[in-house]
Amino acid sequence: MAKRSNTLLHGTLDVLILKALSYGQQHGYGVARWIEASSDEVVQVDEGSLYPALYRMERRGWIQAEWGLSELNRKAKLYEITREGRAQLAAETEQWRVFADAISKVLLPAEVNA
Amino acid sequence: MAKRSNTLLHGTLDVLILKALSYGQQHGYGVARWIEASSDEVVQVDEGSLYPALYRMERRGWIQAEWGLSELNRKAKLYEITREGRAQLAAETEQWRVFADAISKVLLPAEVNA
DNA sequence: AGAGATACCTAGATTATCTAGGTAACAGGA
DNA sequence: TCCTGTTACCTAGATAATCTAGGTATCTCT
Repeated sequence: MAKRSNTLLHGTLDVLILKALSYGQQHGYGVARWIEASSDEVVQVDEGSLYPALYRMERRGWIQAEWGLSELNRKAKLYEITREGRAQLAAETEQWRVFADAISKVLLPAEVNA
Repeated sequence: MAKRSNTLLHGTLDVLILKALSYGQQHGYGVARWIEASSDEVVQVDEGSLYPALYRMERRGWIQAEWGLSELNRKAKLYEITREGRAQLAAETEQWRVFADAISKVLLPAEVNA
């Protein structure tokens, strides 16, 4: 039933959600599907992580929600990114870049990049 | 007093410790300094994270410890990586590669690599 | 004597994530 | 009609890593 997730999110869910919403309004379920598809299914978004994350981010003012309809005309809570959310996205993206470069430098020292 | 760490570890501490020890026996304090230096100080290793991590990993059989002396002739607990630890290092390094590639693909779609 | 570095340790809080459920509406096939 | 699968949302509670914020002891250098 539950799909085995061999890949952990460890701290990247927020920035992934912000990225998804940066392309336009979307509901939670759609955000999850987008993240999975964009990462070639490497990242699996558990709904028990997703919805708490959306609340967290709304509380922080990064996203805002309104009830509406999905593309399939089902009831859905539509989220959009706020100005603060875009700033947060930019900051976290840069942090990711720095962090990922640092970890890769330590772990993969042979491949020092081109 | 405490250095503000703008960079979170989120899940990478274990593999960084294993990598440090893959170059030879080392004590905890030295492992921390090595990780910080190798990452150009981007990764800051908090001692409140470090020592619990070392216990965890010893309990799991990835590393083993013995009391000895540091290079400066101070009492130190010297760790070395085990066979299981090397296997774990290989596995986690590969996982990191897959994960980092996936996240980067989502966040930095313009820079699709060369 | 005092400061700073080395080296270790721990309790408790915080936080995100995961587990493991649940509801409801709709579509399509048998 | 029933049943399954999909869409879409939600939550309580457990887990686990990390962080906060202390502590000890020894050694060196000024």
